[in-house]
Formats: sequence, structure tokens, C-alpha cells
Amino acid sequence: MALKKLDYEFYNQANVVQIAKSLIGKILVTKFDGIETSGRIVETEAYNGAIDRASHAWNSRRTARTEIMFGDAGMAYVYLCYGIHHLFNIVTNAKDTPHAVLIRALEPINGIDTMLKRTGKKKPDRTLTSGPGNVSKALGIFTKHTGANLLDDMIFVADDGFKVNNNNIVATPRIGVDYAGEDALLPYRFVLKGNIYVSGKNTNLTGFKNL
DNA sequence: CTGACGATTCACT
DNA sequence: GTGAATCGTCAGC
Repeated sequence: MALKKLDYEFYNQANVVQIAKSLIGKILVTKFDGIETSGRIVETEAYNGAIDRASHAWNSRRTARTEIMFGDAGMAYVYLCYGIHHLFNIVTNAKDTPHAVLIRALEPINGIDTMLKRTGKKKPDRTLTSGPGNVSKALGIFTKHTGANLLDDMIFVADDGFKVNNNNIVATPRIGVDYAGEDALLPYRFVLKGNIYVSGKNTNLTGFKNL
């Protein structure tokens, strides 16, 4: 089945948690200067806007950096974390509703040579696109890409017909958001069960299967 | 203007 | 398991 780019309607859905889950199994593609890199999304996290303490837009805090999250659906929100890592998010839902989905891990598909070059790795292993910092590095995404429209051809997400069984998507609490109090416990992280590119220790995720 | 800190990663003990 | 790297952002003065 040919690649079918996800459309505005997909990103404009009201339930960001459902979107984060739906993105598991889709393909993230970047095409810069004619060079394409892509991978299947195997880990995401939802950030539920103004009511989510873990979100940069919590309490409707609008700053120059987070302004893009308050924009329309289907835009990229890329920011620098720890002064080193560029983290790639997809803005969802209508204008003024600052929902976003963080892409945390991919299984590489196309352009692996380019990914190796960008990351300085010698051969592909699970760390190539495991973890949000590594995903951006491998796909060549930087903070300057904030505001990129995912309906264009530079950065986009597509469906290649790959089917993920609902039972193979595991929900867990999000990573690295301890500052968010009880919101840190929400099951807003989704992973493709058993996939080696999922970040973290990749062990025993089954404890959260009933969430 | 200043200082504290982070939706992380990696090397090292 | 622990700690360093590294800098844009933001609250506070």
C-alpha cells in the first residue's frame, strides 16, 4: 500500500491521548534537500494542554516558545531540552487548544546511512532512533523546524497500511515528568509492545496493561 | 540583567 | 547507579 499522508482532520481531533495512540505504527518522514529519512513510530506521549501539569502549556501559559502549541493542528513544535537535545512534537486540536504529541522512538525504515552520518554512529543499533533526542538527531530535526506544517512535504506522518493490534499497544506513565505531581501518573505514554526501539530499559511494561 | 533548570543521553564507577 | 554536558527559556529583580 502506498504512503498516505495523514491529513488535517487527523491532527484536528479533540482527544490528544487518542491521537498519540493512533500514531503508533504510522511513519514519520523528513525530506531535507532531497534526502529522505523515515521510521515507524513505536513510542509517543500525549500532552493534554492547559489542564496538564506536565505540559509546557499548563495553566494556559503562553510564551514565545510555546506559542506554536496554541496554533492550529498539524504543526511541528520542536524545542531544545537540557541545552543539547531537540525534541519533536506534533501540535493537535484546534487553535487556542495547546495539545501536543511527543514522538519518543522510531523503528528506522529509509535513509539509515544518513541517520548514521547525522548521529555519528558507525552501525545501526537500537539507540539510533530510541528516545526523543535521538529521533530528532537521526531525522535531522532542529528547533528551527518549529512551525513546520506536517501537511507539507518537509516533515510529515504517513500511513502505509501497517496494522497494529490494539492489544500490542501498551499505555504507561510518561517519562521524565516527575515535576508534574499526580499528572505524572497519567497513562499518556504509548509504546508498541516488545519493539526494541522503545526507549528506556525495555523491560516489564505489562504492569500497566490495565490502565 | 541574572540565575535556575529542563518532556535527555552517555560515559563512567 | 551517578553525574556531567550545555544553552535557550523564563521568572524575578
